[in-house]
Amino acid sequence: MQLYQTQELKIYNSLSGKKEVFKPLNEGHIGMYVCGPTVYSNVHLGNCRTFMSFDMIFRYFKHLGYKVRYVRNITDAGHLEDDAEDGEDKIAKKARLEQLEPMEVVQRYTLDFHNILNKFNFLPPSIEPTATGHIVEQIEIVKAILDKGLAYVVNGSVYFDVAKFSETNDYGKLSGRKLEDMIANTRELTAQDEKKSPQDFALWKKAEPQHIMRWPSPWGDGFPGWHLECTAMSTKYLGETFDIHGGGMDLKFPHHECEIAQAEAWNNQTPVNYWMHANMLTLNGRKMAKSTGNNILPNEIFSGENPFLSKAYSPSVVRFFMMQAHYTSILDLSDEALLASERGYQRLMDSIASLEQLPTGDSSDFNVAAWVQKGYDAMNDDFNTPILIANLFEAVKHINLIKEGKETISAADKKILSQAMQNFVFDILGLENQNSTQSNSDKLSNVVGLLIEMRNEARANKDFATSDKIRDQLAEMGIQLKDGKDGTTFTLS
RNA sequence: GGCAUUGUGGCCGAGUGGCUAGGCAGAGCUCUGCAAAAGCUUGUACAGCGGUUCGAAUCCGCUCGAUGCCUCCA
Repeated sequence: MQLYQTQELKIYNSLSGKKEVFKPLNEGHIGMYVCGPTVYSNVHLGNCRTFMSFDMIFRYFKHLGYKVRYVRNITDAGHLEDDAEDGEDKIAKKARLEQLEPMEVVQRYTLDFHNILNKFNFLPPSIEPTATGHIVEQIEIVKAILDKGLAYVVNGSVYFDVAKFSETNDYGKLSGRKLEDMIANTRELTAQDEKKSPQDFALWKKAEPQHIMRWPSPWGDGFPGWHLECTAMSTKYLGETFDIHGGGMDLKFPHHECEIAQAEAWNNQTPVNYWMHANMLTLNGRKMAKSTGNNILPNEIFSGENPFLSKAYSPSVVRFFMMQAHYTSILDLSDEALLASERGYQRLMDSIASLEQLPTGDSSDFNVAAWVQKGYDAMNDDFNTPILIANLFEAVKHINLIKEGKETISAADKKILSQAMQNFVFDILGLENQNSTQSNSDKLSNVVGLLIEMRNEARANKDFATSDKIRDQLAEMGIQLKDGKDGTTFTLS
């Protein structure tokens, strides 16, 4: 008996705009695809929030007993910087600027991405495919769509014919846009355009001679269009129709809309049952974006080296902060909000730490079974982690009362409570009970600094019994004091 | 300009047609040598204006504001 058989999960489906009861295509199995990062610069905190939301979702599915194939791609082919005639590949541009091979850039930022995600305690996806590893598959899709007459070749590039597609399919159903409105509101294009219509999008782009990233194709040397890789990789690993496709809200249009169009044109069936969009992390009320410079890098938050922050925050505190907001809500990052989260996180962790030594009694003043189900109810309601956390604090209150002898808990309930805390806090939310090593070593320096000061005061008062006691006992603990001309320092042995 | 989302107490952030989360901060009390921690008590918030309703912060309309997308973007 798996948990998913008793817990009814509802998911907000962007396609219908409603919460729907989740039913996978194959019972007990879930196929989930999430659009990953373009690896041309360091992953920023906003990127992390989206991936963290899906990490939490992945964790909950696994906890419920589902077998999940979670595919999250790495976009390493690069895409057009702008629509101008000298359109240059993002990755190629960065490579030129840094005098690196494009694949060197890809490698550097892929490593950075993985490194940061590890610090945040992410579970690795089942498959992490790259766009450049699936050029052949993408070319095959372009061919198939051309054969159906839903794309056209112009000067070595292939474009998807949105108008033609709209005759038989609903282009715009995900983002709530109407093609006629889009045509009516088309911006003036300054550059000459090969496309029949501004709504059309590239399936394959011709590579100019100076373009470094290029592959041979039936239409000449070029590179795949931005939207195509996800269709190629999701179909290859999850099938023509699969359960869940996720990504950031900003990808809803045009990226995901185009993915739907391509896949429907290619396979005559809708590719995804549940579309999920994680909302943006803002900084000072504005979207974090690499392009505008309004962003914080994860390492800046771990070190506190950012003008917006008063101090360093551990990855787990940041994770807790993010989990306190629902994944579909915009979340604004501020130092004040992080401080509040840090205090709350610490209270939660202190309570969990005291759980082991909690005295047990004959009965429980606290309905543990009902409390556990409330936690599941929160998660089952479209992964409502803020409600789950509120419920966790309900338990914190009881744990503290039991600790003070004002309430009792039975041994059996204590075991259930302990296991549920483990499940909710560590397995599902993905938090870790660790103060950052940085802040611990800071605390240690402060503590030893205080002792050094006291010892100096004692020495000044010729109270050598005290001063020697401080020195010798610290030495026993492996902390060696060193008196020098400029004061006392210490080393750890 | 178009499409979408959104507007909750000092701050962050849930939620529901009537029983009004949670965290942080604040106030009072208990405990304590003093603190801290912990516990208890406390805050009648839902942008504005209309409408529907016995009743709306929750539904509808309008106004104002914010954000995202419409060009690469998590």
